[in-house]
Amino acid sequence: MRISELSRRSEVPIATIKYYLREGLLPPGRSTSATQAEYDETHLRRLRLVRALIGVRGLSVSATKEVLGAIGTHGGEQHQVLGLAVGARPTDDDAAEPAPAPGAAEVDALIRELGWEVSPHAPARAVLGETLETLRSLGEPIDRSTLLPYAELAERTAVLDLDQLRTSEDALEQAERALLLTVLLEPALLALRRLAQENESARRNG
Amino acid sequence: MRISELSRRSEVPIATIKYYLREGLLPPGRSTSATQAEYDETHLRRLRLVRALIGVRGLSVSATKEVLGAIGTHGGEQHQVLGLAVGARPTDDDAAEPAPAPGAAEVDALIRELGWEVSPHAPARAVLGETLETLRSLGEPIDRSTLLPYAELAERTAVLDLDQLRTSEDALEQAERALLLTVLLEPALLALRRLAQENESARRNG
DNA sequence: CATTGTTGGGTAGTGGCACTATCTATGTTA
DNA sequence: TAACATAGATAGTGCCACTACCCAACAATG
Repeated sequence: MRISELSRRSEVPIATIKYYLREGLLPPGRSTSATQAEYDETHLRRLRLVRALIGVRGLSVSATKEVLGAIGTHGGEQHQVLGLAVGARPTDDDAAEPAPAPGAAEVDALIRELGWEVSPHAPARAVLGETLETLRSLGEPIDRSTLLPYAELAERTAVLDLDQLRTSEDALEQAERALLLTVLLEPALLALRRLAQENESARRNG
Repeated sequence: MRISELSRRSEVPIATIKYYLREGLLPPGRSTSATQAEYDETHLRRLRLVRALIGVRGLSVSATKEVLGAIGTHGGEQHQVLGLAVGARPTDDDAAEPAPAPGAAEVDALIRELGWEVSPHAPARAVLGETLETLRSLGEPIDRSTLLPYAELAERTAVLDLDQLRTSEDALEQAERALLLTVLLEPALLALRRLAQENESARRNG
């Protein structure tokens, strides 16, 4: 298909598609001439994925590019890929801070206590540490004994997540599935927590 | 204290504090003259809270204002307050869409099945519905039986959350605590899930 | 083959957001 | 009295995610 059909089927303006092409979020089509290129279903699929990551999850364009790039290169290695999106928040801090990382010690201790086997460079470690540090500075410290039951629930969530992945064959498709389930499910899980909070609050207070 | 001390203690530039004052994120100080105002510890506390919501959680200024406004007016009613932040994503869609809401039926069914008692207007409903709808349109549908165990884990997370709140007295402080635990803990919970995924993945595949 | 329309590729413009800088009249402090 | 700080207002900045426009190829149609 040509770009106009891609635009129509994805409901993304042509100008925006061109922008994504420039930014490398979408692989270029197969050129058939100087002013013509051919796109296929994988482009459509990828475009919809991009839109979902940006629109539903709220990732920035550059964060989306990073995540998608990781899919392309690391294809099969699920857990290497998935980590990238978690640390990416719309309001991104400066890159390159090999600083001692606040709260890292507490995070290390927690992970050791849980017996988890995770990379020392996982961005999620920094996110966790930063959050704990912030809560502490606000006078609402969350200690390890408080966090532990949360971590156990996270563990069981992860089991559910991994169970969902057991059915794919193609490596690229597998990676895309993983992305959908981890990144795109995040707002849904937070929404569920919120609804559960409201319910629990109503149950306790009437 | 005056604004310069507030700035120094919070490490927020004076110009930014003035900006927050204009935007209503921070209540004005007590004016002592035409060009002088007095701020106290509550201002400092609030300012740090604002910075945490914007910086750590990535809320937009307007979303932060809404959440804080809700604290002010609804003070005690926790679960009414907490919902506001969940629906707020940095990339905000148009307001005012009384549209039939995609995937609402599925969400309703799920909530009924769980026996949860939540407001029909809870923003989290829409977020959940939208996410499910998006996943469906991407060819990766999450049906109710898949979502149910996630919801049960969310329920247990909510129990932990509410347990944390049992120790405050002051209504305003209580609301602030609630905000911290729900909104600011979100990145931490997602990070825990991510770490747990990596661990589980390593455990299964070696 | 001429006309009409589309495309790739490039460049420049737009609107929103979160600040940031500057100015002025008025204060306070040393 | 001189040096400095402040509230309040306005204007400017840098970034981001588009969006609009232009042009020289082409393609499709009659």
